[in-house]
Parts: sequence; C-alpha cells; structure tokens
Amino acid sequence: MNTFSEENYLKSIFRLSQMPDVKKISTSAIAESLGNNPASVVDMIRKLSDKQLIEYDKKKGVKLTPQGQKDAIQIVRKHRLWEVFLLEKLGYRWDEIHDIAEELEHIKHHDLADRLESFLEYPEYDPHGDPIPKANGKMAKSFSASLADGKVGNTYRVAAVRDTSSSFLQYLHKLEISIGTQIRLIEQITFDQSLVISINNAEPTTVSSKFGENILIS
Amino acid sequence: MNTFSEENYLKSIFRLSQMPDVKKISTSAIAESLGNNPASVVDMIRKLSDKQLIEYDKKKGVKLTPQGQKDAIQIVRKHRLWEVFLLEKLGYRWDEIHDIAEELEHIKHHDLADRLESFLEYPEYDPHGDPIPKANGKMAKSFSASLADGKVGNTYRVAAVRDTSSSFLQYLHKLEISIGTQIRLIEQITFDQSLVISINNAEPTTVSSKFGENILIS
DNA sequence: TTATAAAATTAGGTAAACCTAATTTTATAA
DNA sequence: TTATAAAATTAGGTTTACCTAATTTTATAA
Repeated sequence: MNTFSEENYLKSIFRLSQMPDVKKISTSAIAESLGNNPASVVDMIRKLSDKQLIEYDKKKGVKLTPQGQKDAIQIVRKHRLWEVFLLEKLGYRWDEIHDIAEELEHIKHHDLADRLESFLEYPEYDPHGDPIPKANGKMAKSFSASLADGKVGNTYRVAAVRDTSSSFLQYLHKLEISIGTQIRLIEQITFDQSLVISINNAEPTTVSSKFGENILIS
Repeated sequence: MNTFSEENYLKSIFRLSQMPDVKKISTSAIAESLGNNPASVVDMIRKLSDKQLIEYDKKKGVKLTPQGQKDAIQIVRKHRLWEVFLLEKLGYRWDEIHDIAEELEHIKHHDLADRLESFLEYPEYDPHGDPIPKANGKMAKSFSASLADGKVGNTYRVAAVRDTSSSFLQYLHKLEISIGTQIRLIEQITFDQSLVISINNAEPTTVSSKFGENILIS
C-alpha cells in the first residue's frame, strides 16, 4: 500500500501526464504542482522508483509504470466520486468540494469506491467536468480544447474546467458560468490574447487568456 | 488544529473517561487502548498538555480539559455519523464500518459533520448503539449496564455493544444478535461467570463473562 | 564556444510519531 | 518493612516527509 504522500505524488504525476502539451514530466514540474521543494521531489522519485511505480530517466523525465498508473487512477476515481457526493448529497458548492475530496480520496477500503459509485448511480463526470474512471481503470477522454483555442464567432458549451482552485471557481460563479453554459467567442485581442465573450447571450465581457485556457469546451 | 495522531489520543482518552468503572486514566491504559508503547504515550501526554488539551497529574492520571473534551467529542461525532452513512447508505455490514470510520473521522472541514448529520436525518444512535453527539457537543448518556450485570430470570433488550471489533461483531452475527434483540438471562455459572442465555426465545446458549460484559442492555 | 541561467541533485538538518532498552518511581505482597 | 513486580519515565534511535544551502549538471543565449 502507498502512503498518503506517495499517493499525492502519483496523482500529481498522472495529472501532469494527462496534460496535452506536456511531453516531459520534470522534477521541478512535480515540485511546482505539489507546492514542494524540488529536493523533496528527488527523494520521492527515488522512493517511487524503488517501489516500481514510476520510471525515471534524466532525459525523458518521470513516467508511471503500469502499476503506478493503476494506483493513480484509483485515487483519481475516488477523488471524483467524492466530489459528486459532496456536491449532490451534502450540498456543498462547486468551489468547496475539491479540498475536501483531497482528503477523502486517501481513504482506502476494499469496495469503498465501488459502493460509493453505485450509491451515486454511476456518474460519468465529476462536477468539474472531468471523467470518472471506472473500477477497471477505463475512463472517457478528458476534454482538451480550451476556449482560448476557439474560433471567433463560434459558440461553445462549457464542458469542464482545467483549474479547480476555489479562486477560479468563485470567479466563474460571479460570471454565472458553470458546466453547460453557452459561451460565444466574440473577439480575441491581438495585443494580449484577451477574449471578448458573451455568456448565455448576455452583454459582452472581457476575460484574460489565462482564463480562456482554463475553460474546456465541447 | 490537531494532528491525526493527537486526535486519536484525545478520542482514546475520551473513551476511557466514559467507561463507568475507570477512575484514573493511566499512561499504560492509553498505551493499551491505542496499541502503542507506553513511552510513546508519555511523549504525547507532554504534547497534549502543552497544547492545554489535557491535564496530567501523576496521582490523578490524565484528564481532558474543556477544550480537549470539545475536540474529542467532535471526533466521536464524526466517527458515529460516518458509521451510520456506511451502514445505511453504502450497505456495509455491522462489523465492517468501524475501521473505515476510523479514517473518515479525521476529515476536517467546516460544516462537514453538520451536513452529514442533516443528510442522514439526524440519527440519535450509531449502528453499535452509541449515542451521536450533537453539534453543540451534547449527547445522550451511553448505555452502561451490561448483560453480565443482569439478573437471572430477566429478559433484556440489546441496546449497544461495548466492543466494536469485527471479531466480536461477527460472533454476534453468528449468534443472530443485533441491536434490539431480546436476551433472557437463564443462569450465571458460579465457577467462571459464564452466562447461559436465550436469544429471541431460542434454545439456550452459553457465552463467556467477557462476552456478557460487552453487551449493553436496556 | 563560452558565459549565464535554470534545473537537478547532494549533503545535511528538522519535526512528528513512533520504537527499544535502561532506569526510576510507585504499588503490592510476604 | 522490605522484596518484588508493575508502571512510568528517560535516553537515545528510527522512519517519513519535508526543508535549506551548496554544488553539479544541463540548457539557452550572446
């Protein structure tokens, strides 16, 4: 079994490996994503390599082994299922659930994820639009196209969010954006790639390119 | 905030303080109840004293301060609420829920216990018959009379169990005893205090005195 | 190519929460 | 009361998961 901390590393490596533009997972990228010092990451890379959960090559960076991938997916599965539970059953807001799920995802017990999944009636996506892995590890492909990649003039449906921090989600809440919202891309400012958008056909609003990159569309 | 480990000590001290016959909570009693070495307990007693969560006097043993008591009760509250959830919503068996709740009880988040309690429709007792503390810390008195204290000839209702280990609960399952079961005390063997009982008016069975002490009656 | 910056690593250290073994204190029984 | 057993404590050690500071390696730009 993996410790709490090992699980967090596996999850973080998995997340990085899912990001479309990332080809090499570096020590510093992991450090950044976990808020740890790179020296600590080096320690953990050694530990996870010894446990054969990752492979490390100075050139190619970190890669999950099949077992590491399996373990990581089970944590992601639990995280996303708990998020559904917190939102749907306990009535938490969108921006509150991530942090609680970060703790709940580490609870290990035979069957817990499966029972939770059944209790929640087999949800396909979590409240942020991320696909929930099945018990066998299979999962739908994540949405990857962002609003920043959209074509001016087109209207898109918000399918998921890339950033799940409460500051971003609270901002979305203020803009009345949630999963399913229709957004029309009116203009892309050449100077700084800011986006002028219309949310649910309302008056145009301007948002940053960083914002646009964190909205995934379908 | 208290660490995982501090919380376990507080809970254990609270549990010991609730036991009717215990007047002094000793280093070794805590060590025993947590399965730790007494030397470790000494370390933690110092730590919790510094944090003003307990008071320690060589003569009087360990006592929770008002704050310590408050913290302990909140953990017990969460433990018992999660047990109800696991049994009623996820369909776990009686003997499976304790260990999972041992992990879930440490999840801290503003409101979590309150929301869970509301979702479960304000249960008064957990599946082992223990009262669930309210948000304000108030709780019904635990059942304290055990079957071993019963009078020969009388019939009692199983109100709670003292031991929540899976081995005990599986034994109860085998004997078809659960909360609410009627037990008639037929005879108490003088030699070793074994009890001859009739469960739901069935044929007499003999159980040990240890068994009897772990069945709480009303 | 070489200087410089960035990334990775090493060396050594800390805090938490355990442990064992040895010692001291306290309680119990002859 | 004194011997012995039990309980409590101290001293010192381990592991996990972090850290900082220094150094080495690798990448990038002049």
